[in-house]
Amino acid sequence: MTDSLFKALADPTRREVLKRLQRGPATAGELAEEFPQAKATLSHHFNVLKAAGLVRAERMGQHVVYSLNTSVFEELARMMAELFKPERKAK
Amino acid sequence: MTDSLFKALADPTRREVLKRLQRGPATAGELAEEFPQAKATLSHHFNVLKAAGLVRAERMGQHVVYSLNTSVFEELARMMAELFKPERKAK
DNA sequence: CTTGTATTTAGATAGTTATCAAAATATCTA
DNA sequence: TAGATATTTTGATAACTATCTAAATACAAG
Repeated sequence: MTDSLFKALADPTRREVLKRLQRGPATAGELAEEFPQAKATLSHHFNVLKAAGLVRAERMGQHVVYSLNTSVFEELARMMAELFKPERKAK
Repeated sequence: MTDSLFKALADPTRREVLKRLQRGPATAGELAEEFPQAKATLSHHFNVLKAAGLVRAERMGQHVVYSLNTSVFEELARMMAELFKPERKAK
């Protein structure tokens, strides 16, 4: 889980998708139009983001609406904190 | 720069190295002994971490001492905040 | 300057990832 | 059901990454 999160964030296109979704949900097609890559490529990125728990997908008729899964951000913050802050052990 | 940071964090071995360095600086050899990979492989990881600004290297005689570059963590926190908090212009 | 230790670099390879075009699937509307 | 639109899956490929061994470099002590 930790790994899939960091891996998902490692790609700049996926980070841009996340930033775009901050402004609200969007369909796969709408998102695809805002990026230079092919729709199939974006679909792959959506999958990675979904597997990492960063976005959720909901089908609305012919469309699939993607939105941020904000509840994961807390966990991400926790992970970052554990990576970078704990001075548990003596130095 | 953003990209090299996220890429550096995407590998679990490198995250472990960072966690190890939280307990204090260590030489390349000391670090290499704590990981199953070959020394050359670890050296590669050190380079990636160094390029991302996450660690610093200082030669001490025959040894090279690696330590966390804590000043980058602030920037990382800022980046995470920008990625995940509602739209606002760079601060 | 040679020898021993520490570390990095070079060269090679296997596994992973981003990408695209084409085919397949899902859903709506007529 | 047939046709149109939206999205995903498949199959292929090029680029990238982690990994190793072996060779090269850096330094200290004789």
